[in-house]
Amino acid sequence: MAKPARTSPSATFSFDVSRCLICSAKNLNMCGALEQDELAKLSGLARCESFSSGDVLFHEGDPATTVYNITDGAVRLSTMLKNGRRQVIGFLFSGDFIGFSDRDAYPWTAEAVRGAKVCRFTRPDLAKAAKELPKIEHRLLEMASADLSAAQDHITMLGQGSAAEKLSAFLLMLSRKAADRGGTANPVHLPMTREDIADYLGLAFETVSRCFARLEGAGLISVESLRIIRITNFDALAEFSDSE
Amino acid sequence: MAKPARTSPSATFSFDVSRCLICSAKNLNMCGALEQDELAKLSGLARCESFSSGDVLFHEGDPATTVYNITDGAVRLSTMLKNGRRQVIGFLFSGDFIGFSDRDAYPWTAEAVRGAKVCRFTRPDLAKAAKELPKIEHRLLEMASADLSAAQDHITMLGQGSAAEKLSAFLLMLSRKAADRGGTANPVHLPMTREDIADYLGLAFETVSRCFARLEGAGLISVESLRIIRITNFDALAEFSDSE
DNA sequence: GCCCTTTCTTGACCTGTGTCAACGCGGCCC
DNA sequence: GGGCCGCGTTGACACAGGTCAAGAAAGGGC
Repeated sequence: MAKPARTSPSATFSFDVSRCLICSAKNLNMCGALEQDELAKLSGLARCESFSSGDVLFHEGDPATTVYNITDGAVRLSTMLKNGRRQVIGFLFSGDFIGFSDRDAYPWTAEAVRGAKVCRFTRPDLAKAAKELPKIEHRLLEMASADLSAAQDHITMLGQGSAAEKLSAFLLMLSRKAADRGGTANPVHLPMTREDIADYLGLAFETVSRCFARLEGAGLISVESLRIIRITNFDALAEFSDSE
Repeated sequence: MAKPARTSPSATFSFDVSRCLICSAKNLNMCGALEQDELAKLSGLARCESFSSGDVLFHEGDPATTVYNITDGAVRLSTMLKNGRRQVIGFLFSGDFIGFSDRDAYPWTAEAVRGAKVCRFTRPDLAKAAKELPKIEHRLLEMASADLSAAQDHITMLGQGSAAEKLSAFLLMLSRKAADRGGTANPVHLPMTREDIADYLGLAFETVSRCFARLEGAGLISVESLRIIRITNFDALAEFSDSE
């Protein structure tokens, strides 16, 4: 698989507070900590961008000059190993932040999964704003802590249990995430491909496909379409995901 | 395996700044951000404790009332699954912080691996101090970001590659960590058991044992004793860990 | 609507690693 | 010093899941 060329966003806007006030992500991300006048200051530093399916926000190894708030859609963070295998580090949705990293270069590639909108800042701009508004730093610490918890859940998902258990845990996680951001918990929508899921869970994509079939056969889920999974027995799936 | 009883620390002290000034961890943890007078304020809130091998700092599910700076030794964070399997989330050393979590209850159990010293704060005390001294929050954000990077490396270690590749990556990580805190990079010291390593890497402990033998057979390492591993070919081990 | 490409499913086979079991070693306590 | 117990090593075997391959179903562009 050839390295995809960097892709320009399909649209870029600078904008004023009014755009922030109607932003659907503002209560999930760092802007939620701010009063309207403070938000106005921050909005002057922001740039809004739209990416379409498969577009690359940045590549692993690029200088880490920019941080991103995702305002809509889904973004995939992944890292490529020398042997050609890929590890998907995470799927990020509206309200998530990209840019917690102590390193000078991005340690992952960020790509839009079926379209995404972001609002970005240069690192120096955000650092300056955070110095003036300590609330921002406080909120970023909360968000980083939440990300750390999520990463630790991912670790447990990867380390323990069978392929089917991992997939169950993954579906429940997506369901919970959707509910957390005000969406619907049950028919779970999968914006990503089977291969993306496989690379997230450390499996082969054929195994993911087989496990969907097995979970459906066991009456735990119903695959309504490729990307819509209905959980038909929540409790049993939860029980199973935590290993029986 | 029965749940080990909570263990009282073998010693507890309250203390003044003088103890902080000679603390070997102070340049690695949040104290490094502070001037001497600021450190004095913080030191009044701290409690110092010593734990010996196997002692439990707290259990998974306990109310998360306290945060810890590790000042010496090693601590293991782990979580137990319903099926009796254990995932080791991380090994923490001098300079590391326990307590980034958005949850009310600890999501992991913390246990001393062959002895540890910590310096602890109640959450409210630390929150109050952070409010007065924004430097603390800034430094905590840096530390949380570093922890997140480490967790993402752990994810990649778990998701990709063979058992031997995982073990290689683990040894290199321990070597780097030791060097980072001013220790010696090469004969790698393993404070933990084979089973701890296995539960960290998502393997069976027999597999870990076999992989040590295989890496030694391949001339990459030399097992000088159970807990002292000499890396005899750094470059080859690094090449191998990233998968060949 | 139709074609072409990408993604997904299913099958057959094989290998790496988990499991079970036996044994060796070393440290600790009496 | 001797015995015991936890920890580590090694072997035999089975099976989950990886790999390779063929074909079906979606999806996008014209």
